[in-house]
Amino acid sequence: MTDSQEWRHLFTLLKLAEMGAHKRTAKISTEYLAEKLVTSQQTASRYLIELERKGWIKRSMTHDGCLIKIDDAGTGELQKLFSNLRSLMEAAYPPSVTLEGTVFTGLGEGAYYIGKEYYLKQFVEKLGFEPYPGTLNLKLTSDYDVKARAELEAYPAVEVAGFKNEDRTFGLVKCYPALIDNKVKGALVTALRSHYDASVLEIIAPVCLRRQLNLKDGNKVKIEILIPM
Amino acid sequence: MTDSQEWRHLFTLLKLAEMGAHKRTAKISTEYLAEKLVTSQQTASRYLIELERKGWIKRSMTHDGCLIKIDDAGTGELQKLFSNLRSLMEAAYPPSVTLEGTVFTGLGEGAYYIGKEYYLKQFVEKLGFEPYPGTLNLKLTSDYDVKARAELEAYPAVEVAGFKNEDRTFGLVKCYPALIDNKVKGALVTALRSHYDASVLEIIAPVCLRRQLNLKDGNKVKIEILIPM
DNA sequence: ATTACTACTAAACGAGTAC
DNA sequence: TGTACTCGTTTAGTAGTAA
Repeated sequence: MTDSQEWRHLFTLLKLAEMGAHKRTAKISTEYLAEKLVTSQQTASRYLIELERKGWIKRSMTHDGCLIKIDDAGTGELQKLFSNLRSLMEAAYPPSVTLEGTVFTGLGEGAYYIGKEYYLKQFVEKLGFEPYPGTLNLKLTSDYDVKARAELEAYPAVEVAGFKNEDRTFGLVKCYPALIDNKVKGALVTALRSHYDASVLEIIAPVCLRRQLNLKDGNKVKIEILIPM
Repeated sequence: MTDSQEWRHLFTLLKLAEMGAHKRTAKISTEYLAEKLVTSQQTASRYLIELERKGWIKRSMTHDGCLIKIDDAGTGELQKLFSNLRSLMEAAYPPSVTLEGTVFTGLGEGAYYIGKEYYLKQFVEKLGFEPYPGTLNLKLTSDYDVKARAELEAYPAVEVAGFKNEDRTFGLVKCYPALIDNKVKGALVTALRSHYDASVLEIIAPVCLRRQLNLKDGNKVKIEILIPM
């Protein structure tokens, strides 16, 4: 993760790029750079030394200034920032939505539904994992979470088709891949039938979440829903 | 110009955007933000206060965390950074090339050429100004400047077509719009005929540069050539 | 002209803590 | 839980200056 040191370096790199140092070797004095950075000549000098140490730029000194070229590593950093910004700015949806809920024990019907062969096959295909036979039930506590959950309906989801057997019809299931407690990959599944209201989440994962995360009724759990672009 | 204060704010904004706060109101605790910024909870709190003061974000406090939405001003800043980066990363050429040379008195032939009606009309049309009838001659001093000048040949230029009159032929003139001494807009014109070698620049501008910039022979002048994308 | 060191000043940070 | 204040500590920034 980018720390505060890196920010300054990244911005210095950006200014150097604005002076053309990413396309060609440019003659840039510390005084001139300082002006662009709104800082002192000494600070600009220090930044350049730091950037050189990091391998982000190459320098060669001449009698009247130094020649600077942004190195591949530096260009890579700028590219990374650019890609990051692009995906943020061009995306229609936020990259993720985090919900928080309290663990409670359900009626065990989740297990019944997700165990159905036709659903199961699709979970493996579309989510990339075979769910542990049981759902983790979470009760949303705050207004914020209920609202945020409602917003999700408008976001793209992984759709698991419904089916019909001799007895009855099984509906479409919308899944939202998610990171549970910042640790386990799983998915939020829309209530298979509306046993629960809008303030309840059902989570599936390749493992037993209660065991894996050592959860008991009443514990709070964070669900970070990752929205595809 | 972005100062060091703004860098941190811009990066904080970026992190908030990564949490979806540019698309929706997101619940983000100062503790969580601090983690993403690799800093302390107190610092994250301070940043949020500063961002709010700037009008870059809107906040509303709840009993368990605060709801954050990046405001239009904030989104605008991110957009600005993004556009800036995009034009840098996607451009084939550096945005500008700065040359430095020493003023000297030429043979006065520049005035003769640029005064030609056919050229003059094109200067006005293509450069957007009627040049003062005379060129400022600059002698490039360092190796770097001579090399940089040579690179220019490969970059896009404003082309002023040549012509023929009863006496002789007047060749094509390549012009590079430029900022002279960070103050006056003008253009570098390729030696109309090669009186001078590669280490000489001829500059035109809507005003008399010698007078406007109070230049005398031997003075050093900076020419920032602005390369179109 | 430059760059960049040393020594000092200013600012940012974060521990403790109140709310 | 949360946020954000005070205040001592750490870090970044700059003036002066040598090379």
